[in-house]
Formats: sequence, structure tokens, C-alpha cells
Amino acid sequence: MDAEQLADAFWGVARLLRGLTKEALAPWALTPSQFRAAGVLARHGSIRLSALAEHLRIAPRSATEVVDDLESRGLAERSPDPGDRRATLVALTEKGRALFHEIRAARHAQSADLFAVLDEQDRADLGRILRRVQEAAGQKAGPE
Amino acid sequence: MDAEQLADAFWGVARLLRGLTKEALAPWALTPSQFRAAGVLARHGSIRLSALAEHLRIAPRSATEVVDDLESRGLAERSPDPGDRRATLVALTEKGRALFHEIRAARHAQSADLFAVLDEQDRADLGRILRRVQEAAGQKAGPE
DNA sequence: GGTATTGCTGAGGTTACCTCAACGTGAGGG
DNA sequence: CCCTCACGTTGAGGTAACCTCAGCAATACC
Repeated sequence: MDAEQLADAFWGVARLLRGLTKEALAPWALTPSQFRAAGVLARHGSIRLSALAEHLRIAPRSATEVVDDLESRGLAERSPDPGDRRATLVALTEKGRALFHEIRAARHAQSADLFAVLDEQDRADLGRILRRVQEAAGQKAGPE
Repeated sequence: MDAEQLADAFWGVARLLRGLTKEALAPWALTPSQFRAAGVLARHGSIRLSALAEHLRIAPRSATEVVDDLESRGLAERSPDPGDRRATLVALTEKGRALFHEIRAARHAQSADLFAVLDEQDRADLGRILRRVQEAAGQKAGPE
């Protein structure tokens, strides 16, 4: 199996997954990048804007923007970092946490559907193979 | 292996591939979308703007833009469709074809590197599994 | 031959990023 | 103690890659 074909097959599935995420997000009018940010906040609790940017692998300035969006919708809130008055901490509000978990469940159900055609063996193989590719490329973490 | 984890592993590898393409394109200052369009033109020869848009799965108006870019760099050219004076045919120039093949070779080498950690069995499994997921989702073609 | 449709493009909008410069704050050296 | 330098965030402004909507030819249909 040739690398080119593998890459092609890859993009096909990637497109499917992107479609699913978009679909799961549509009812709540949340954009994928807002959802990703919410995911980081859900995992890490109250963190600095710059730390959020690092997790998302975007520039700090861009994190400001995503947080603005989430904040304007009451899903996240800023608070001053008590230990350093330059810094701002960001955290999900109760509403944000609830929405995040709701969407995550919907998306989970969808991707489960997508991969449901694979038997347990194939799923395990797929996971193992993907991880090996990532590790070999010196890639530690997935998309946070 | 849980669907969520599979999706995560997936995005990790997808990000790697995206990085590779960007890297291969950088020396020639070609954007990914221009490269994709060039690929369609390389495969299909002289086609209508609207047909190009379909292959790329973008709006016709957006194809106009990509073709503008390629044309301004001397990589593609428009010509009137002899059979329908409303339509415009687009094709790569000689220069465009040469550049496309050069970049394609570079990118091929890179993705071969990325998948080189896998043995033949894993590569075959990966290809088979990805295809099955796509077929089950009713997805015929890869990204043209 | 009048009406609907098709193919392209100008105008203008959106999303998700980016860089650069400014501003307040913190930290280390003399 | 103060001065300079580094850090954290944000305003201003830019970019790529899309989008829709409206307009203008040219074609197709009845």
C-alpha cells in the first residue's frame, strides 16, 4: 500500500469526521474552534489565556478571541490571576460545562456510528497503527 | 478501542500530514488550495471552471478565485469553451504541470517517510480499514 | 421569440487564524 | 530603590479560503 493512497484514504475519513463535528455543533451555533477551546477548559479547569493558547497550538492573541466569543455567550469567564496581576485566568461557567458535555455526548455517539462498521480487531489495529505513526513522527500529544 | 480515542489519534496524524504538505509547498509559495486545484487540473486536463469547483467541492465563485491565483502566476490558463460561449475552460500551463509534478514528488517522499515506520501488513490494514469506514459512510471519492 | 436556466464574476461577508506594537505588571541588577 | 528587561494580554490591522447574492452574457425550452 502506497503512501499516497494512504494519505488520500486518510483525508477522506478526516472529512467525514469534520462533517460530523460540524453537525453536532450546529444546533448550538458553536464553532469548532470554540468547542476545542471549551474542551481544553473542561479538562484543565481555570488556566491562563496563554496556557490555553499553547494547548490549542495557536497564538496567544488568537486565544483572546476565542475566549471573547465564549465569554460573550456566557460559556466561559475571565478572572484575574491572584498570583500575577498581568495574567488572566479563564474557566468554563456552569452553563459552559453543561453545554460542552451535551455536545460531547452527541459527537461521541456520531463517531461511534462512523466506526461501528469496524469490528473490535480492526478498531484496535487502527488505534495502534495511528499511534505508531504519531510516535515515530515525534508527536507526543493529540489535539487538545 | 473507543471511538473518541480513534478520532483523537486520527486528528493527530491528520495534523502531521497537513504539516508535511505545507512544508512541501513552502519553497514555491503555493498554498494548499492552489495545489489541490492544480492536482485536479493535472488529472483532468482542460475542464470548466464549474467542473473544477465540483471536484474541489467548493462553490463555483471560489474556483474563480483559485484559478485567478494560478493564472496570475502563469501556472494555469483560461480559454473559451468552443462548444458553449458562456463557459470557460481551465488548464495547467507547461510551467504549471512541471511545478505540480515536482511538488508532488517531494510530498510523496515525505508521506512515504511518515508511513515508513509501518510494515507492509500494517499499511495494508490501515488502507483497508480507512476505505471501509468511508464506504460505510456512503462516501465514494477521496479529496480530488 | 419570450422566459427560464446556466456559467462566470464583482461586491461584500465570515471564520480562524496571524503579526506587530502598546500597556501594565513583575523581576533582577546595581 | 529604581531602572531596564521580560512577560501576559489586547487593539489594530492583515491573510487565506471559503461563502452568498446580484448581475450579465449566452444558451435552452416551449
